[in-house]
Amino acid sequence: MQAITRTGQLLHVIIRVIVDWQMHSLKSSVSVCQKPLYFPGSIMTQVRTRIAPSPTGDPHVGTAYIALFNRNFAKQHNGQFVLRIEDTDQTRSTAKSETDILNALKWLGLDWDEGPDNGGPHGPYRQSQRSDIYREHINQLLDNGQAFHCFCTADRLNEVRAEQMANKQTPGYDGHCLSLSKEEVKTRLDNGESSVIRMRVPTDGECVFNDRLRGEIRINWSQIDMQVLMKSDNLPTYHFANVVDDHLMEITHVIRGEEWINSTPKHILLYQHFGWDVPEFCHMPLLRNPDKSKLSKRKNPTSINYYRDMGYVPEAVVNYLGMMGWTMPDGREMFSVDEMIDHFDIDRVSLGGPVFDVEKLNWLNGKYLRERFDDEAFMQAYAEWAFNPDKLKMVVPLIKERVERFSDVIPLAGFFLSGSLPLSEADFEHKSLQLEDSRRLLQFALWTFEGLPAWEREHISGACQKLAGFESLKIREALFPLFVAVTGKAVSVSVIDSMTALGLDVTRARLRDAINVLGGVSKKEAKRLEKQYRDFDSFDPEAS
RNA sequence: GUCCCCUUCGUCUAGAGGCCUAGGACACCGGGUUUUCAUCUCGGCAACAGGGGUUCGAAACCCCUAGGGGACGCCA
Repeated sequence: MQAITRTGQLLHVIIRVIVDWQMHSLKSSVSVCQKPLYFPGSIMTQVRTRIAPSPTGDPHVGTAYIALFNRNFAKQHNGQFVLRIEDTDQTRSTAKSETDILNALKWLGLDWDEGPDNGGPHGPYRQSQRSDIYREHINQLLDNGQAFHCFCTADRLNEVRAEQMANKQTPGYDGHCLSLSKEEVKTRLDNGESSVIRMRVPTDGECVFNDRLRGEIRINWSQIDMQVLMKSDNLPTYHFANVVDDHLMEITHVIRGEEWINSTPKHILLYQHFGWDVPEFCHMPLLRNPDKSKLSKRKNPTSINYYRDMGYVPEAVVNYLGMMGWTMPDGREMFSVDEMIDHFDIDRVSLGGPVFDVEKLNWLNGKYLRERFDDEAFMQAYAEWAFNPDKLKMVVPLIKERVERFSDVIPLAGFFLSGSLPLSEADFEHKSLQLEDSRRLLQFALWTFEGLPAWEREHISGACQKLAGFESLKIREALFPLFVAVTGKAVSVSVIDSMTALGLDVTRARLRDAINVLGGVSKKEAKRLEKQYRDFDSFDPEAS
């Protein structure tokens, strides 16, 4: 009886296999029709990928993450990996940020074949230097009516949006300037009236495109806004510059964060307007905070420099990023970038948003230190980290006046070489400040520091003065919790100079640690504090 | 609010219809090694979001629901 059942089962299996096989070949023949123009590994087309960071802040681990996968994919197909600076936001882009990002990626070993520093045949690789190119291309779209001038004011647009939101409609441009005659546009332009250029978007139907990782994605054109392509400062927006540059730089595969899925139809439309081939899209999952929201510096250290300053080694950091959404086929967890490239398969990326888990990174970093560094290498790496001249230059003036022997240095300045400090509530006991006061001071300090225009001594000092003034405390009292949180002691070298030397990321991490030691801030309390903080924000220390 | 994406241990993940009584790693707990601790090592805890379908057979394919996330800027 059993034998019969088993034979039946076997028969089913065989039939199923044949049917599946036929289905499979059918499927692949269908998918060829919708397949993008570029076949990975094909001799015909050279694979080219890019990372396109915006130099508006600290080098973000998310940038490194996306860079890693782009670079892997290109290298694996003997293609090229390009770095392009997207600095079209003139108000936020800075040269320092650009340098920092380039250095951070290099530190991780993620170098590029073409970029602003090493050049290449498709330069310049900085969008701020490509204005003529965008001008030329936008004129094409204006000429054939696929783009139009818009003179609407920000106030009017805000009103329209508010109304649409209230009516539960998808907010978007209402087409107000679409009906302007050529003559009228010309007159207003000649009068020097401020304007932008928007793209025309179909009013109905849907945009169907293929994402390599997710398959077919359909988005109604009614969901797509008449995106601004050229701003009133005559610089392009991301959407426009990105498409023009990707085409001119012959990018074949656009591997980027999931946050771009909804704007992909705009990009595809632009490719079509220009009559260009559309690259293949791969939308990677977003790195997450422990609460699953998109990784943000408010909740988690996101700067690559933070990880460097905390004494992580680049091999471990990049290895860790490689295991976000991806695994080696054999399950190995420790691997170099080159090993990853050898076994890389972008189709094995898993799509759930990976939580950036510092604990596991710590374990991996420790494993590297133990297994990949012999005593000699460890000694050298540690010395380079701890006695980094740039860092030391800031620390020595602080401690020199206060030591009598070299043996005094570590007890006094050891906190410069530490990660988090071993603190307890007792460390925050103070004759006039309650623990609750300290907690509030630390939280306000944290928020103020985050809003500083730059991490420089005078700004930090100003913020502390303001904090003391707002709380009607002597500066000495207001700084007390900061001393404990940052240096580990109530009495130490200048805490303002110390924070300046430690950098915002490490300072932020210490303030957060201290707040947690003091019981943390509950959601309810955070709301209350935020309210108070608004008063603080508008507080003028000069006036009082 | 509208649209889009996603969903396997607390976390990172393996999984391509039968190799699944769901595997590995971090974290956690316990044993061994170690003068302590750490390392190392052995073991343990722990998951297919829910409901329908398709199938001889579903973690896997389809549908619905729920939950999470993202996007909706003259930011990128």
